[in-house]
Amino acid sequence: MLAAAMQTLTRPDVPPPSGTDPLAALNDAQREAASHLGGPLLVIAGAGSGKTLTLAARVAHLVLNGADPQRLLLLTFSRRAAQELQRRCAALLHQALGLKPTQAAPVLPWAGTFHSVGARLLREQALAIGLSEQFTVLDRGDAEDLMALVRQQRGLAATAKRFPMKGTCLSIYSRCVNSQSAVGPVVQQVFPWCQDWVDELQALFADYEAAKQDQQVLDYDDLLLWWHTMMQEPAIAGPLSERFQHVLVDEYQDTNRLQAGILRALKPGGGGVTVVGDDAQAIYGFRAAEVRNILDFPGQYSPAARIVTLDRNYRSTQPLLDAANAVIALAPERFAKTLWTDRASAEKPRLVTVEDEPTQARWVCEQVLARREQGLTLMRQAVLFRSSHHSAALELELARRRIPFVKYGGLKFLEAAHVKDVLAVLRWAENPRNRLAGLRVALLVPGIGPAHARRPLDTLAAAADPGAAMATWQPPAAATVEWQALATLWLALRRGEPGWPGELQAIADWYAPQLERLHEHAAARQTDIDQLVQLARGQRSRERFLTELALDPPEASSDNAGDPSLDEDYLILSTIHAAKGQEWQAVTLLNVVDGCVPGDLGVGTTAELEEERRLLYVAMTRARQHLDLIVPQRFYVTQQHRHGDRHMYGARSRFLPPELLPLFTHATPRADGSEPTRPTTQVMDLREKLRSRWG
DNA sequence: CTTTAGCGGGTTTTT
DNA sequence: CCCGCTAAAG
Repeated sequence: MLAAAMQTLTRPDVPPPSGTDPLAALNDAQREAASHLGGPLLVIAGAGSGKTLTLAARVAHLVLNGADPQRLLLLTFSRRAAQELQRRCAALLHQALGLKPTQAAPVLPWAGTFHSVGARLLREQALAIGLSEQFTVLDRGDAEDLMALVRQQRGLAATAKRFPMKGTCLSIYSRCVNSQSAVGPVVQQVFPWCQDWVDELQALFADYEAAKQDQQVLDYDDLLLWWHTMMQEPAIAGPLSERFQHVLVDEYQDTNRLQAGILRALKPGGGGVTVVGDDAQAIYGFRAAEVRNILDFPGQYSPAARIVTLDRNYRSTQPLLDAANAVIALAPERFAKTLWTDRASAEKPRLVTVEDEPTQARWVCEQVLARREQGLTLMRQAVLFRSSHHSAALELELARRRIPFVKYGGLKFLEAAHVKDVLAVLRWAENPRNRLAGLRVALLVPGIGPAHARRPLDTLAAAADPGAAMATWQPPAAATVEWQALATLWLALRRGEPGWPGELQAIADWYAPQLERLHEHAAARQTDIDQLVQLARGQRSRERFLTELALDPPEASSDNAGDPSLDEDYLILSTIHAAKGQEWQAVTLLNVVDGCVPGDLGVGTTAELEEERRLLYVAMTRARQHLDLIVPQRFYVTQQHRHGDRHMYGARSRFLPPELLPLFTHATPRADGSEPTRPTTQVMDLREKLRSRWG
């Protein structure tokens, strides 16, 4: 039905004389959800049940019935989901309003992730809530660096028994904020190995908070926390609630307490609220997501929210659903909901046992190419895995065979030291109080170490006119010349010279010699800097560029490679998390062994284990037609052991117990990857024949 | 005071 | 492999 709807949408030869009813292509349950008016609505939407279509149809229906597109708030959880939803809404609105191909559909300005919408609202309200309009958003790496800074200042870096590392500290902090709980219980439940440090952590977080406010920076969690806090002020909450006639939230099972609180504050009575989700696909517990949000949603209101369940699957064939249903059926706790479809097929999912990871990589390549021979483009095939590094061997093999691919969920463009260096100069010039950026930049100057670097920053922080302070500060003699170059650049940037995006080029020029001096592979790294300059051309201003970069960083290489690659065919590699909401004709899942799915880290508590089970379920339900689960019998732990890598013997994932095996076809390709399948029916028994020779 | 070498240690998923 | 701290050299 999804396909049918898309067909009517994109059929260019029959332009509808007037608008088409956006509900026409929906089934009964979908229509009920899309046309509901009035009180709060909960849509339980199983995998592949046309959730996005239903949501888009609802938006179109609301607009047709007089809702103002400017006053619709559409909140999603991930950037990818936000884009997809926006695209589908635009398409359906275009059709529903009977617009000509040349006419653009009305924009939905308030569609985005919780974080990006939060950033916009906060910037809008900044003056009213004691926030600088110039605030910059720290990405994960920046936030960690700031945490490291205050951690060091507190003397927690040099403790006899080691204090948690910066990343762990930030995770604990983040968990506290997002789950709205105190440090003690969070540490006890989620970070038990840090229990000795609760008091120090609490003090550290106070410093961290103060440092952020001081420097006018917000981290990701602040975008929600400030929003939530601001919503407790009637003078601000009132107009905002008025302004948004309808609030629709996608992937509600992945929201946390803070987000639920924001929603409640936006629409206290529940009128105009729609939440959509699927408890079986909750996989963001590590970000403090609460499945309870969706379970408790109906009872929050009186009268209780209306519940509509979408359990007809339009994506996968029945044998694939049978296997996925069987996996999730073993979960001890779940909403009773079994997906069904009328897409029959004789093809079961395959369980493929291979010797080791290199064999797995070769076999996947063979299969991918074979399917392409059969007419399935690479883009309609995907390879999924639990964690980003699981695809390393495959990436090598793909490169060797020149099979193009794009990987989602792994690229760390913004985390490369040299990229951060350049951005730090920009951020420091944007906001002289950004001590973190300033420190990073000052340390780049040869002859300046941590001791000297503080001085100009202290001076800047105290000065009424940062420009004058910068111009007069004298570095140590050894650094005079180099510092002068930086100061000149900085002052020019403050004056707005040479304008955007030329200023990023100016920074890159200044940075080039530092790059040469500080990093290996300078040439390769310089390419990244050039790409950054390219990216800058696409943004209107410095401020816009920095915000976009934090909230919507270039994700896959296609993002920074530019348009040409979009025409080419490429295979999709993705973490399971990043694959959520997507679908492909053929899906291959790597490393379906204990230790990978579930990862051996995530088996501590039953809650974690159950989340891993749902992860497998999410992965399996991405496939439309072909699904392969691969079980390497031996895989390398590419851990950083001093004694070199070790290999381990893995067992098939515990989520596929023997009783599920009949739901799969079994294949055991040879080590060279030559023959993928073996007959699974009757194998000739040669024993009798051999014995009879002597009889 | 800066820089570099050396060593001990380490949870994966994303906004 | 990468981070972060310590020790010793410049």
